[in-house]
Amino acid sequence: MEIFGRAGYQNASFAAVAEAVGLTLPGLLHHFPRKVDLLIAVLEQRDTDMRTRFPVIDDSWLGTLDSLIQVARYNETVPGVVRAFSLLSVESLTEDHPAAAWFAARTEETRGLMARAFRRGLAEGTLKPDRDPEALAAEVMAVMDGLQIQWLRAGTAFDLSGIFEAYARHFIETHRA
Amino acid sequence: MEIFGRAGYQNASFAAVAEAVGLTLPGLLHHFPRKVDLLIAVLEQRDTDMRTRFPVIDDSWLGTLDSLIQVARYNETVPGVVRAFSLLSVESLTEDHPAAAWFAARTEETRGLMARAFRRGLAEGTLKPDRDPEALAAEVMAVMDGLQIQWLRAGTAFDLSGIFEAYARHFIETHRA
DNA sequence: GTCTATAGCGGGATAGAC
DNA sequence: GTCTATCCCGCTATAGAC
Repeated sequence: MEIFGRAGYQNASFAAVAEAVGLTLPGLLHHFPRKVDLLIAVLEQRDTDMRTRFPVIDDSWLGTLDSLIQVARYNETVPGVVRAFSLLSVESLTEDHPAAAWFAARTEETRGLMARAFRRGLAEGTLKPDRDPEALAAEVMAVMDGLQIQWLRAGTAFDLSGIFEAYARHFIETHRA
Repeated sequence: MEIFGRAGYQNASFAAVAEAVGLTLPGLLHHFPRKVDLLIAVLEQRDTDMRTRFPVIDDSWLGTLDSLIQVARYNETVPGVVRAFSLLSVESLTEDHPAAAWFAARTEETRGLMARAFRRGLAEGTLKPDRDPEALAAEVMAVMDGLQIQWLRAGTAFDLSGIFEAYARHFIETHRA
């Protein structure tokens, strides 16, 4: 995670990872036969970790936004992980990237869950019916991803969770029915 | 631009660029002594192009948002360019990336201009004083960047300009004093 | 201004000993 | 399960002819 966070996947040296964990390159290759196997393992690791830390217990749109605020706060404490995921996520847009399908599915799933929460809000009458639920989900995800990138670039001076929370509160205020 | 858009910078082969323009590698190196010189040239090219296409004629925050809607519409017509810039922008977060300073300065400048427009709105009384101008600027940029990434991943099914426009209109409605 | 030829490096992966 | 030694590849860049 640390190495991928510094260099991305393609530019990261597998040998550097081996050295970082106190192994030689063939030593690490014993556990991960190919470099791409390590990539997949890293992605799954973070995924499992996040699902454990932030299980979906509340599928209301208000609860979802509240969870995202918590996620933003947590992410501020693990810049290396955020860096790795932002890097890998965008890098997966390159041709024939081994994690392209993984990120496509992951994005789709997250957007789908959020859109469902917004649709439920519409059905329950808690959400104003002036915007498309899918578009709202895409917007919220975009804000989170985009702010993270700016935060990674600007450093600690950038108040990631503060800005996201202000956005989320305004979102709730102005979309609540 | 096309090659960088497919592979990013580090993973792109300079020789592939040479072949794409009908030259051998040393032939291209005659015009761009090092690979990084080509990168800088590509960045400057796009920058000049955008400044020509969308000159800052109106520094009101309403005019700025309107310009951004136009930018989103234009970007939809040049996916390869958007891909290249999204890729290079995030790739520049890696350690010792040659374009790190360029993107940092560029981001800073854009956010500064937008923040200034919002501050002017506050002074003129056209913008509600409930949010920090810098945070609003960061938010708008995040939406644009984040939506572009989702659009690049999802393909033509994703209505980039439509979603951004809906966001911008809601933004105007709910922030106008 | 473009080429052929080549240097020189670092990358991922394999063979096989221990 | 970890190592040394090695292979082979693709990459950027240089040298020097034309």
